[in-house]
Amino acid sequence: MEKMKIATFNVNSLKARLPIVERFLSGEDSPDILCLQETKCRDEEFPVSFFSDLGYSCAFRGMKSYNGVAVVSRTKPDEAVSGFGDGEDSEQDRARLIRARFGDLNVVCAYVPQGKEVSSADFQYKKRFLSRSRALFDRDYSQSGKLLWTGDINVAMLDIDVTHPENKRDHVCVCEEVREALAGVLSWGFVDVFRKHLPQPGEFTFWDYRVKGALERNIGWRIDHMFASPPLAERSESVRVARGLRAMDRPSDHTAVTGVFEV
DNA sequence: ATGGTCGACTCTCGA
Repeated sequence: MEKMKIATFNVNSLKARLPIVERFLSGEDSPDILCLQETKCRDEEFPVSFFSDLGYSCAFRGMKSYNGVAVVSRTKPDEAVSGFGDGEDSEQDRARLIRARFGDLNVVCAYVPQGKEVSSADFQYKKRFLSRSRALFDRDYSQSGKLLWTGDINVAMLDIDVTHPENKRDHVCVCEEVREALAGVLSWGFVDVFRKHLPQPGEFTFWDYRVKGALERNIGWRIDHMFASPPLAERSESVRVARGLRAMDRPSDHTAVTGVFEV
Protein backbone atom coordinates (compact mmCIF):
# COMPACT_ATOMS: atom_id res chain seq x y z
CA MET A 1 0.00 0.00 0.00
CA GLU A 2 1.19 3.42 -0.94
CA LYS A 3 -0.18 6.81 0.00
CA MET A 4 -0.93 8.86 -3.10
CA LYS A 5 -1.89 12.52 -3.15
CA ILE A 6 -3.76 13.47 -6.27
CA ALA A 7 -4.72 17.07 -6.92
CA THR A 8 -6.68 19.07 -9.48
CA PHE A 9 -6.24 22.76 -10.25
CA ASN A 10 -7.75 24.97 -12.95
CA VAL A 11 -4.84 27.42 -13.32
CA ASN A 12 -6.47 29.85 -15.79
CA SER A 13 -3.17 30.19 -17.71
CA LEU A 14 -0.25 28.05 -16.56
CA LYS A 15 2.36 30.69 -17.41
CA ALA A 16 0.62 33.29 -15.25
CA ARG A 17 0.42 30.77 -12.39
CA LEU A 18 3.92 29.25 -12.30
CA PRO A 19 4.79 30.77 -8.87
CA ILE A 20 1.56 29.43 -7.39
CA VAL A 21 2.04 26.00 -8.97
CA GLU A 22 5.60 25.88 -7.61
CA ARG A 23 4.39 26.77 -4.12
CA PHE A 24 1.68 24.14 -4.35
CA LEU A 25 4.00 21.38 -5.58
CA SER A 26 6.50 22.03 -2.79
CA GLY A 27 3.96 22.87 -0.07
CA GLU A 28 2.10 20.79 2.51
CA ASP A 29 -0.27 19.27 -0.04
CA SER A 30 2.65 18.38 -2.35
CA PRO A 31 0.88 15.99 -4.72
CA ASP A 32 2.19 12.85 -6.43
CA ILE A 33 -0.12 13.62 -9.33
CA LEU A 34 -1.46 17.06 -10.30
CA CYS A 35 -4.15 17.49 -12.93
CA LEU A 36 -4.20 20.93 -14.54
CA GLN A 37 -6.87 22.61 -16.61
CA GLU A 38 -6.93 25.81 -18.66
CA THR A 39 -3.18 25.79 -19.18
CA LYS A 40 -3.77 28.02 -22.27
CA CYS A 41 -0.46 26.81 -23.53
CA ARG A 42 0.60 25.33 -26.86
CA ASP A 43 2.48 22.04 -26.57
CA GLU A 44 5.71 23.58 -27.86
CA GLU A 45 5.49 26.24 -25.12
CA PHE A 46 4.70 23.88 -22.23
CA PRO A 47 7.16 24.50 -19.35
CA VAL A 48 8.55 20.95 -19.27
CA SER A 49 11.83 21.95 -17.58
CA PHE A 50 10.01 23.96 -14.89
CA PHE A 51 8.34 20.70 -13.83
CA SER A 52 11.37 18.43 -14.31
CA ASP A 53 13.44 20.79 -12.12
CA LEU A 54 10.84 20.18 -9.39
CA GLY A 55 11.01 16.41 -9.94
CA TYR A 56 7.87 16.04 -12.01
CA SER A 57 7.16 14.52 -15.38
CA CYS A 58 4.25 15.82 -17.46
CA ALA A 59 1.77 14.76 -20.10
CA PHE A 60 -0.06 17.63 -21.75
CA ARG A 61 -2.16 18.83 -24.64
CA GLY A 62 -2.93 22.45 -25.24
CA MET A 63 -4.03 25.17 -27.62
CA LYS A 64 -3.21 28.82 -28.08
CA SER A 65 -5.19 31.04 -25.65
CA TYR A 66 -7.89 28.55 -24.69
CA ASN A 67 -8.32 25.21 -22.97
CA GLY A 68 -5.33 22.96 -22.35
CA VAL A 69 -4.92 20.10 -19.84
CA ALA A 70 -1.97 18.34 -18.25
CA VAL A 71 -1.16 15.53 -15.86
CA VAL A 72 1.97 16.28 -13.85
CA SER A 73 3.40 13.42 -11.79
CA ARG A 74 6.39 12.31 -9.72
CA THR A 75 6.51 9.09 -11.72
CA LYS A 76 6.06 8.97 -15.44
CA PRO A 77 2.72 7.43 -16.42
CA ASP A 78 2.78 4.03 -18.14
CA GLU A 79 0.41 5.50 -20.72
CA ALA A 80 -0.97 8.95 -21.45
CA VAL A 81 -3.41 9.90 -24.17
CA SER A 82 -5.48 12.98 -24.95
CA GLY A 83 -9.08 13.01 -26.16
CA PHE A 84 -11.83 10.43 -26.02
CA GLY A 85 -10.34 8.17 -28.65
CA ASP A 86 -13.81 7.65 -30.13
CA GLY A 87 -12.81 8.69 -33.63
CA GLU A 88 -14.41 12.11 -33.26
CA ASP A 89 -11.78 14.02 -31.34
CA SER A 90 -11.32 17.65 -32.36
CA GLU A 91 -8.32 19.73 -31.37
CA GLN A 92 -10.48 21.21 -28.62
CA ASP A 93 -11.56 17.80 -27.31
CA ARG A 94 -7.93 16.78 -27.00
CA ALA A 95 -7.10 20.01 -25.17
CA ARG A 96 -9.93 19.27 -22.71
CA LEU A 97 -9.36 15.63 -21.82
CA ILE A 98 -6.17 13.81 -20.95
CA ARG A 99 -5.89 10.47 -19.26
CA ALA A 100 -2.93 8.75 -17.68
CA ARG A 101 -2.35 5.28 -16.24
CA PHE A 102 0.01 4.59 -13.36
CA GLY A 103 0.04 0.83 -12.97
CA ASP A 104 -3.53 -0.10 -12.00
CA LEU A 105 -4.46 3.52 -11.17
CA ASN A 106 -6.20 5.47 -13.92
CA VAL A 107 -6.53 9.24 -13.82
CA VAL A 108 -8.80 11.10 -16.22
CA CYS A 109 -8.25 14.86 -16.19
CA ALA A 110 -11.11 16.82 -17.72
CA TYR A 111 -11.90 20.42 -18.52
CA VAL A 112 -15.60 20.16 -19.29
CA PRO A 113 -16.88 23.01 -21.52
CA GLN A 114 -18.54 25.79 -19.55
CA GLY A 115 -21.37 26.06 -22.06
CA LYS A 116 -21.99 29.83 -22.21
CA GLU A 117 -25.81 29.77 -22.32
CA VAL A 118 -28.36 26.97 -22.28
CA SER A 119 -29.62 28.07 -25.72
CA SER A 120 -26.15 28.06 -27.31
CA ALA A 121 -24.24 25.56 -29.42
CA ASP A 122 -21.61 25.61 -26.66
CA PHE A 123 -24.12 24.08 -24.28
CA GLN A 124 -24.87 21.32 -26.79
CA TYR A 125 -21.13 20.69 -26.93
CA LYS A 126 -21.02 20.54 -23.12
CA LYS A 127 -23.78 17.91 -22.97
CA ARG A 128 -22.13 15.92 -25.72
CA PHE A 129 -18.79 16.13 -23.90
CA LEU A 130 -20.47 14.60 -20.85
CA SER A 131 -22.22 11.85 -22.80
CA ARG A 132 -18.96 10.99 -24.58
CA SER A 133 -17.29 10.85 -21.16
CA ARG A 134 -19.82 8.23 -20.06
CA ALA A 135 -19.20 6.25 -23.25
CA LEU A 136 -15.45 6.44 -22.57
CA PHE A 137 -15.84 5.05 -19.05
CA ASP A 138 -18.11 2.27 -20.35
CA ARG A 139 -15.67 1.42 -23.10
CA ASP A 140 -12.23 1.67 -21.47
CA TYR A 141 -12.63 1.27 -17.70
CA SER A 142 -14.09 -1.14 -15.18
CA GLN A 143 -16.09 -0.31 -12.06
CA SER A 144 -13.93 -2.85 -10.21
CA GLY A 145 -10.72 -0.97 -11.09
CA LYS A 146 -9.14 2.17 -9.65
CA LEU A 147 -10.29 5.19 -11.61
CA LEU A 148 -10.35 8.89 -10.76
CA TRP A 149 -12.28 11.33 -12.96
CA THR A 150 -11.20 14.77 -11.87
CA GLY A 151 -10.91 18.33 -13.11
CA ASP A 152 -13.05 21.36 -13.82
CA ILE A 153 -16.36 19.64 -14.48
CA ASN A 154 -18.29 22.94 -14.66
CA VAL A 155 -21.39 21.57 -12.92
CA ALA A 156 -22.66 22.49 -9.44
CA MET A 157 -24.40 19.17 -8.88
CA LEU A 158 -26.16 19.95 -5.60
CA ASP A 159 -27.72 23.15 -4.30
CA ILE A 160 -25.01 23.33 -1.62
CA ASP A 161 -22.43 23.47 -4.43
CA VAL A 162 -23.20 27.12 -5.19
CA THR A 163 -24.18 30.26 -3.26
CA HIS A 164 -27.79 31.27 -3.98
CA PRO A 165 -28.73 28.42 -6.34
CA GLU A 166 -32.29 29.78 -6.52
CA ASN A 167 -31.01 32.67 -8.67
CA LYS A 168 -29.18 30.34 -11.03
CA ARG A 169 -31.76 27.85 -12.23
CA ASP A 170 -31.03 28.76 -15.87
CA HIS A 171 -27.26 28.79 -15.46
CA VAL A 172 -25.28 26.36 -17.62
CA CYS A 173 -23.51 25.00 -14.53
CA VAL A 174 -26.62 24.65 -12.36
CA CYS A 175 -29.69 23.95 -14.51
CA GLU A 176 -31.56 20.66 -14.24
CA GLU A 177 -30.53 19.68 -17.74
CA VAL A 178 -26.80 19.87 -16.97
CA ARG A 179 -27.23 18.16 -13.63
CA GLU A 180 -28.99 15.30 -15.39
CA ALA A 181 -26.18 15.15 -17.94
CA LEU A 182 -23.61 14.84 -15.15
CA ALA A 183 -25.80 12.34 -13.29
CA GLY A 184 -25.75 10.28 -16.48
CA VAL A 185 -21.96 10.02 -16.19
CA LEU A 186 -21.90 9.48 -12.42
CA SER A 187 -24.35 6.58 -12.70
CA TRP A 188 -21.46 4.66 -14.28
CA GLY A 189 -20.63 4.05 -10.62
CA PHE A 190 -18.67 7.09 -9.48
CA VAL A 191 -18.45 8.19 -5.86
CA ASP A 192 -18.11 11.91 -5.10
CA VAL A 193 -15.05 11.65 -2.82
CA PHE A 194 -15.01 15.39 -2.13
CA ARG A 195 -18.47 15.21 -0.55
CA LYS A 196 -17.61 11.96 1.20
CA HIS A 197 -15.01 13.84 3.22
CA LEU A 198 -16.40 17.39 3.15
CA PRO A 199 -20.20 17.05 3.41
CA GLN A 200 -20.86 20.47 4.90
CA PRO A 201 -22.17 23.47 2.91
CA GLY A 202 -19.77 26.32 2.08
CA GLU A 203 -17.05 24.12 0.56
CA PHE A 204 -16.17 25.72 -2.77
CA THR A 205 -13.40 25.48 -5.37
CA PHE A 206 -14.12 28.60 -7.45
CA TRP A 207 -14.80 32.20 -6.51
CA ASP A 208 -15.65 34.53 -9.37
CA TYR A 209 -13.19 37.35 -10.00
CA ARG A 210 -16.14 39.59 -10.81
CA VAL A 211 -17.86 39.18 -7.46
CA LYS A 212 -16.39 41.70 -5.04
CA GLY A 213 -14.95 40.07 -1.94
CA ALA A 214 -16.12 36.67 -3.15
CA LEU A 215 -13.48 34.72 -1.22
CA GLU A 216 -13.86 36.68 2.03
CA ARG A 217 -17.65 36.39 1.79
CA ASN A 218 -17.36 32.81 0.53
CA ILE A 219 -19.60 33.38 -2.45
CA GLY A 220 -18.45 30.52 -4.60
CA TRP A 221 -19.00 27.37 -6.53
CA ARG A 222 -17.96 23.74 -6.21
CA ILE A 223 -17.36 22.88 -9.84
CA ASP A 224 -13.95 21.19 -9.62
CA HIS A 225 -14.59 17.60 -8.73
CA MET A 226 -13.07 14.28 -7.74
CA PHE A 227 -15.16 11.33 -8.76
CA ALA A 228 -13.74 7.89 -8.00
CA SER A 229 -14.66 4.32 -8.84
CA PRO A 230 -15.90 2.40 -5.77
CA PRO A 231 -12.60 0.59 -5.04
CA LEU A 232 -10.65 3.85 -5.21
CA ALA A 233 -13.27 5.76 -3.21
CA GLU A 234 -12.99 3.16 -0.45
CA ARG A 235 -9.27 3.90 -0.35
CA SER A 236 -9.74 7.67 -0.09
CA GLU A 237 -8.58 9.10 3.22
CA SER A 238 -9.21 12.81 2.94
CA VAL A 239 -9.87 15.73 0.61
CA ARG A 240 -8.56 19.24 1.13
CA VAL A 241 -9.31 22.55 -0.55
CA ALA A 242 -6.21 24.75 -0.87
CA ARG A 243 -7.90 28.07 -0.12
CA GLY A 244 -4.49 29.57 0.70
CA LEU A 245 -3.59 29.62 -2.99
CA ARG A 246 -6.21 32.34 -3.39
CA ALA A 247 -4.29 34.54 -0.95
CA MET A 248 -1.21 34.57 -3.18
CA ASP A 249 -0.36 37.20 -5.79
CA ARG A 250 -2.25 36.80 -9.07
CA PRO A 251 -4.39 33.85 -7.99
CA SER A 252 -6.50 31.79 -10.34
CA ASP A 253 -10.27 32.12 -9.92
CA HIS A 254 -10.24 28.41 -9.01
CA THR A 255 -8.17 26.77 -6.31
CA ALA A 256 -6.60 23.34 -5.98
CA VAL A 257 -8.30 20.30 -4.47
CA THR A 258 -6.20 17.43 -3.13
CA GLY A 259 -7.33 13.89 -2.40
CA VAL A 260 -5.29 11.39 -0.39
CA PHE A 261 -5.64 7.74 -1.38
CA GLU A 262 -4.15 4.50 -0.04
CA VAL A 263 -3.57 2.62 -3.27
C1' DA B 1 -23.51 38.47 -6.71
C1' DT B 2 -21.81 36.55 -14.30
C1' DG B 3 -22.49 44.68 -15.02
C1' DG B 4 -18.64 44.95 -11.57
C1' DT B 5 -12.27 40.82 -13.31
C1' DC B 6 -8.70 38.52 -15.39
C1' DG B 7 -5.89 36.48 -19.09
C1' DA B 8 -4.65 36.16 -23.84
C1' DC B 9 -4.35 38.95 -27.48
C1' DT B 10 -5.84 43.02 -30.35
C1' DC B 11 -9.94 44.69 -28.51
C1' DT B 12 -12.86 41.34 -27.87
C1' DC B 13 -13.68 36.76 -26.36
C1' DG B 14 -14.06 33.15 -22.96
C1' DA B 15 -14.84 32.09 -18.24
